[in-house]
Amino acid sequence: MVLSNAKGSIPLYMQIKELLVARVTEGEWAPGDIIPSEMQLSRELNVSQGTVRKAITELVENNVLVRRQGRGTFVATHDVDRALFHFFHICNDSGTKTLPESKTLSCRKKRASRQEASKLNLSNGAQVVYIERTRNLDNTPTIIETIILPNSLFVDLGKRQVRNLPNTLYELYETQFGITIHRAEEQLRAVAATENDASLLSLEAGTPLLKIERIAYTLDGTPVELRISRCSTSRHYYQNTVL
Amino acid sequence: MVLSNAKGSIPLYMQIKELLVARVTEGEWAPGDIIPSEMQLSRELNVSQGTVRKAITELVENNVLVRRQGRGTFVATHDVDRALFHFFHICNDSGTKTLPESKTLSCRKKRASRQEASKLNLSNGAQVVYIERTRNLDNTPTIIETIILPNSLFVDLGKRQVRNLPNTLYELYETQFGITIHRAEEQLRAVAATENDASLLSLEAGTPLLKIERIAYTLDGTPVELRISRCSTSRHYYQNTVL
DNA sequence: TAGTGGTCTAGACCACGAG
DNA sequence: TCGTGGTCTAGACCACTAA
Repeated sequence: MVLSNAKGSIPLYMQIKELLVARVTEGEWAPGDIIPSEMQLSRELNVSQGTVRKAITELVENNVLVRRQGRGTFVATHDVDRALFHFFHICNDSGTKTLPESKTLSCRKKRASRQEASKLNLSNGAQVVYIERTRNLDNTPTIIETIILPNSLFVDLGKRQVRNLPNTLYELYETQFGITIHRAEEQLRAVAATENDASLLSLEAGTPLLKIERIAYTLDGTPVELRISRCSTSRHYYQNTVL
Repeated sequence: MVLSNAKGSIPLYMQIKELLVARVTEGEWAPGDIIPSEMQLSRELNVSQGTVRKAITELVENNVLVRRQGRGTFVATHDVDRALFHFFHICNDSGTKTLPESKTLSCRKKRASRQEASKLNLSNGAQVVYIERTRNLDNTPTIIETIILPNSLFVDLGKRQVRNLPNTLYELYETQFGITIHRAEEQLRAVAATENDASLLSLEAGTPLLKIERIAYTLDGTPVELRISRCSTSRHYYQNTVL
């Protein structure tokens, strides 16, 4: 990678952003790693510290890097805080948010349906890992989740931990499979509980449930997880802040 | 306002942010107005241009200001784009988002219920403007909306435009009442359609609807609008991006 | 052409964390 | 005490807009 500061070229700090992102996505720097200091990078790239700083600042805003004063700059990780504040949106009626306990019902391989394959950008009939679980909030089963993962990226996930999955899956993806979730798109709908939903959540069939269909992407834009949640909203709600 | 750069004090650029925000909230600069150039501000405040720049940059990220290269920096306004990209989340199944047409059913004064008053931070029994409307997407009624506004802030809203409200209300609030919505908190639940909902949306009572309860705030954190929407999600969904 | 924001540099000093 | 990021300055030149 050569930086160019010619007249019509892309600004240096953007080129540096690309370069830093590349080093993260290609695994040269893994989540939790410290990256070189701003001075080291500026010397290496022959730019001023301020230019490196601007690039890093934007990557911090994108949740790619984390700065710690006095220590250095690190590649962001999926800790519990990030799960709770960015990737989990269900509150109870008093407004408190806690990570639910999860109970895995099944975890097996199957062939992706047409829709699943298209949403995950897989070829028709590709193998996927198919996980079903329920999640408890305030000690009552509140969410039923179906998680679909490309088997090619999550080899042997099924074999290794059939019913012993942690409940912060993104941490698992990161540490065990080197896959970092960076962004997700969610589609929310109201649906009626099926008989099966009803028995799992101990409520009546036909009860309105909040259905959340999430597609999660890595930093380079590859879809890597399809997750469908059905939530009882009798004592909880989905919280979203609009800016 | 005096800026201080003493040892333990708050960074200059943050003090400048506060100062600029104050000038906006107090109406010295109104939405759409151009603010003084970075150089003018830096001279006025006896700081370098870079420090003013940093303050402005963060306010641009907060959607308070807008920069236009070669022209200047402006106070952000509620145009259609902002309504669509920030404050409206309903897509149709093919993923396209358009502002719905609205039909106002009623617009009257009443006393706030206990809950309404508490959510809008009003005293018990305060007067509110109460608006009911339906909104069409793709030419079919899809959303039923109830909007509750403190009468003290929106005096004579009822009288002036009973059934002639524009469908981008936030623009109206801004231009007619000097109230700029800056942030909103939404709570989403799945509920069953009432008989009334059902007849307005031409579907069956009991059909699951997505209920969105939004409280909208001004820049200084005052809640100024409570809006409850019930949406049919048979051909539409609520879209949210998770970062 | 004048004035604005956008990029980039070089260097100063402060605040924090670790050894 | 040293190295890190955090703040602040001063000044250069570029890109864009409007008159």
